[in-house]
Amino acid sequence: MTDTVATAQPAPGASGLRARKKQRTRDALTRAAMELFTTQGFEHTTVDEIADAVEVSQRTFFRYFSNKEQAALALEDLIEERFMASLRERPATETPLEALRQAVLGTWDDISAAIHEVVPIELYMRMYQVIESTPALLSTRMRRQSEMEQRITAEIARREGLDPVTDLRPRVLVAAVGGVIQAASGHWGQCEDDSVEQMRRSFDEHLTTLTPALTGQWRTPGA
Amino acid sequence: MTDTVATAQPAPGASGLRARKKQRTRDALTRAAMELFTTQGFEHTTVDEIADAVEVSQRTFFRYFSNKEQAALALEDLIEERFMASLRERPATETPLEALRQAVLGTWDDISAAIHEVVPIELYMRMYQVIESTPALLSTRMRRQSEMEQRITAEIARREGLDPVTDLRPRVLVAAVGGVIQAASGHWGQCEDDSVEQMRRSFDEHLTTLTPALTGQWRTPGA
DNA sequence: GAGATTATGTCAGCAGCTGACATTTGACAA
DNA sequence: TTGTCAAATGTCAGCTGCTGACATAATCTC
Repeated sequence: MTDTVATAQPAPGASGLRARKKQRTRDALTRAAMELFTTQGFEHTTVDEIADAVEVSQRTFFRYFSNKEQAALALEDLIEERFMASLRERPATETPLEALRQAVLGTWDDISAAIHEVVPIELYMRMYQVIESTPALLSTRMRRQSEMEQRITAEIARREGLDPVTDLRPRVLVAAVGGVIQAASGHWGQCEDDSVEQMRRSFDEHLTTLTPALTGQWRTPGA
Repeated sequence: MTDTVATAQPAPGASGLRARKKQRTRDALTRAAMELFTTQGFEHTTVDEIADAVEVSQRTFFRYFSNKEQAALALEDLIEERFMASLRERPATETPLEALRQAVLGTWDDISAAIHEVVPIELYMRMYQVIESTPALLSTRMRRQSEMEQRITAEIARREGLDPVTDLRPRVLVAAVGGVIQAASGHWGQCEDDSVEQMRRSFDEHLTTLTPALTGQWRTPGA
């Protein structure tokens, strides 16, 4: 409802000068916002400050982001889209758990590269902590994560040929893996000097702990 | 951060005239807010409208609720407190799952009575749907629910003598039961004419489905 | 009934956000 | 190149949520 971006997303590596310029100001706004949020805090940063930093009117800011929160969570969108794309491409022969695992591990480089095109990873990490300590941001992120989990659940159910309403296994699996991701990234966000590689390892470790509990044949033999 | 109530909670069945009056305006504000939210929608209701309905200044509204959302979620507080109290009183002999089950079933009458002292149950039900369809409210409720789950997890870990950080079983159990509660109340919120009893039955049914997966001896034999 | 607390009202003001309209800037064809 | 169109931006006026400061009125205590 208040989430939609005011302006249609320009294709990332867009063609025209116009589109490129648009992408540039969008990135500049995201960067400026994140820099200000991480240094002054989310609530103590005004939209005017962000707009001024990019030399753009406040009104323009709101044409790119429907509200202040969206600027703080802009990179989450990016991550979600890449992850979903990656998941959809996993071969049907993989078990659901393995598909999720590979989707996470496989996209991570891609994702961190995409992040780095906008802001340094270190800034993203600091922003992560700001999100966790700002109730408004935490709330919104939780809701969006839950929406994300629904999408993933639907995708898993689809590839396994299950009814996502009747069969709770996809939902449980996704919730569990989601929990692992959160635990891993939470841990990652805290250790200051840790690299991206650390995060990947942490995820894989935590996940293998859960594996036995989540493994099993789902598809009916006939299918 | 923005969640704390501006004014200290008056004791529910408080003594003085002053305290009683305070409780009355608080309830009146909650009721007016819920009535307006359910008829006009959350976003299309201004705080001024709510204040006017109770014949109170806007400033006074903000002395009772730190923001508009809190007025919409006021009853959740009430429910949470009663539930936690109920859980803490469960005998140590019960299994964690049974303790949670009994805490839910046992408090329900108490809770619905407490709700009914403020608003008719039917209004609460309609409000439930408004919350689910209003992103801002849904977000905040999710965060608060997660905080609530942490409290419950800590309590379960305490009574079982487990370390809530090391041992994930309490967390998993609470997450699962939380999921059941949400599913049951979601279902309840949709069926228009259903009574409270329906809800209780729905919860118990869904829970027994999960029981086998969640049962087991947690405490070490020596303890 | 006097004095101390506490709730309420009033007012001024900031920040988030929006609609409306004018202006500029890039896209594209003649 | 130039003219035309569409899209991006700026400006401005205005609403709503929310807060601090201070004055007033209602309760409580003795």
